[in-house]
Amino acid sequence: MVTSRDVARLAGVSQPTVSRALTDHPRVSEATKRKVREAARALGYSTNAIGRALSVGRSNRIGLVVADLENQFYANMIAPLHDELERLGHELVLITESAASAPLPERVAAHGLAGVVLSTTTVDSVQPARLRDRGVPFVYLNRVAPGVRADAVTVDPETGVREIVAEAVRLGHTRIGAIFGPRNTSTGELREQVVREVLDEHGLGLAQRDVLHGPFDFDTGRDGFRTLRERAGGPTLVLCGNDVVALGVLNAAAESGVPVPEHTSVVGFDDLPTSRWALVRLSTIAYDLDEVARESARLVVARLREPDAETAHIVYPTHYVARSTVSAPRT
Amino acid sequence: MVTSRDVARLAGVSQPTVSRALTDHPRVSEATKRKVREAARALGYSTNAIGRALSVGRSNRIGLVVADLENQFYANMIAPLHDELERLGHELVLITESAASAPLPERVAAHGLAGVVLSTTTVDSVQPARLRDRGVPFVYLNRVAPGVRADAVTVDPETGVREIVAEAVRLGHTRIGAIFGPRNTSTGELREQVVREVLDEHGLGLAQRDVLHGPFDFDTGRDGFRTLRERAGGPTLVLCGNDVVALGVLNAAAESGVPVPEHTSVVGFDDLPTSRWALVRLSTIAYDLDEVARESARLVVARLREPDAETAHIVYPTHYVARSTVSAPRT
DNA sequence: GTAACATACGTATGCGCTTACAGTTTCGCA
DNA sequence: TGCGAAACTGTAAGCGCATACGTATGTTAC
Repeated sequence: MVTSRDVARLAGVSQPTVSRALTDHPRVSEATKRKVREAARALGYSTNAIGRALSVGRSNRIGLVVADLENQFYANMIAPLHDELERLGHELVLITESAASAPLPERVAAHGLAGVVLSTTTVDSVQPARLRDRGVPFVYLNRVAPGVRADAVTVDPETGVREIVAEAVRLGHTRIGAIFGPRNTSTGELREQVVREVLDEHGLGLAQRDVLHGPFDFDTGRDGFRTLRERAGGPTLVLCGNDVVALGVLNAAAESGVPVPEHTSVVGFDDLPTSRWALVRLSTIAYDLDEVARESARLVVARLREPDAETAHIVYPTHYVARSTVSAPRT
Repeated sequence: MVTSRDVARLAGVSQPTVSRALTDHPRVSEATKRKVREAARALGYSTNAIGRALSVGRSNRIGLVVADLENQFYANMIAPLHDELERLGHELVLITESAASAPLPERVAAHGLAGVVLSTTTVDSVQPARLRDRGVPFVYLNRVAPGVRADAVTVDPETGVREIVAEAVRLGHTRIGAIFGPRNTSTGELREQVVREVLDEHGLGLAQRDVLHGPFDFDTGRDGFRTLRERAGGPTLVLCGNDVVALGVLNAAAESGVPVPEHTSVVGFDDLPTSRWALVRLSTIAYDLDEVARESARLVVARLREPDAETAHIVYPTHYVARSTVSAPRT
């Protein structure tokens, strides 16, 4: 392994000078910097992240806490998040949050992480409080937990929901159903609340039998569709907690030979790339998913630099994208 | 931050004893171990990965080099790979390989990685040789590069290809086309070679105009389908380099209103979860993708422990899965 | 009762880096 | 010509941990 000492020897300077030269310290002469850089290149040296991390007291690694890597939604978050972190000179470490694993703050410490992006917090989770108590910088991605203030990036469902509900009313839907996300997530809770409010404004309601809840995954949608259908044929339009759930619904419908949208209209939330496929063409509530992920990366990194700055809560707008899964109700 | 020294003070022992006790060193008495563990728990201590890494000379972090995180194929690799690594006590760090970024070995050193999983090597890549020269343990995942021996996990296309070709012949296809992967990847090259051989055995060939090459991504399939179609209506059956390409083909067909399989049959390779969707039902050549990913994790970790052990090349079998995208040719 | 040894723990050291501080050189200016 | 300040660079120390080595205590055998 090539160390800064090797570079120092070749360049004819001391080891600390190498360190300073390579970090572009202002009090090192240009001539020396050039010499050092050249020696470093000749030896194929690059500074050892571990040594640096130990010395400065923290690494440049950010953890992304996800519940389920298989989930398409998270898969689509990872790419932009990773890119943005890399652009900012940081690394991405994946952390899955399973019941079996050690408490998060311990794992963060053990992994030597500088900060964390929380994408899976439930409202009743103790994780945020623990992280705060341990002084670990973190941001909420797409969710928040009450009680513990921290930087957050979320999405405001209202505009999008307003648009689709107006459209549904225009088309003549009166029996609207929903498969909402978990009640103990802010995302699930907020979307449900907004949907109920907006429907109410139009004099519509959600019948008990036409409402389900479940995790934001494929199976929730698949099983949900079947369950709804058993109840008096099901609603004529189903609002889903997110696109992954909606994709589950769409596939269950295809399996049972139920035509979408002729028999049942389906609406998602997130506008994943898959939803735009010609085979799918899911009508959904869209927002800039990439940008949301990138923004969360920027927030953690900013937080690292200024631990005591005012917390930011950035909210992205949504809009309804009409594709091929919504039409007038069956008669 | 709680350090081993703090734990030592509380437990009334020296710092090294804490280190030994927590790593379950045999030459520490049970009584002391218990005392130390208790103190550690009381303080919420967990050993600092950075300190350990610097001390032992390497981290427990494995890099996964991917070309394109957006690609569904890689997304499906990440989950099992991550799980297996975690089970083995290691972390996953994502590394994207872009032309712009620094040479891989430098980045590996800079990130302090213990080993690397290469999933993107082209046959003409210099990366493997460089990694070998630097002494960085690595494994090939799903590909290999000639000239540089290393542990590898790959897939043998032959059985699967034999099955689908036999099926195609049985159904009466005579004009078969293909959208192969890049020529400079072992995966692309091997699959193409096997397809050509097996077709040859059946007295069939691939007409020049019905063969395309391109990266293993969605656009290759989408654009490829359009291109093939312009050439005298295109083949009656298209073999795709992988499922992602096939999904591109399927969507292009849907866009152009071309019925699959009535007008054109489509075959993929990989059997991604998406291919099993009722909306898709892609006929494809399948293998145990999860297990392949997991095996590569096991191989790197094993390599870490025994750097000089004989290299292993594990090959997984394939088989054809008939779903809804293959039928008799149009007349 | 002592030699020989095993057991359990402490001391010292170093991994590669950053950074506070001290030292040396150079330069400007009186 | 000399002196203070500025501009560089070197020296020393320490980040948290693991580990080679040394030491004290207990154990066994005779």
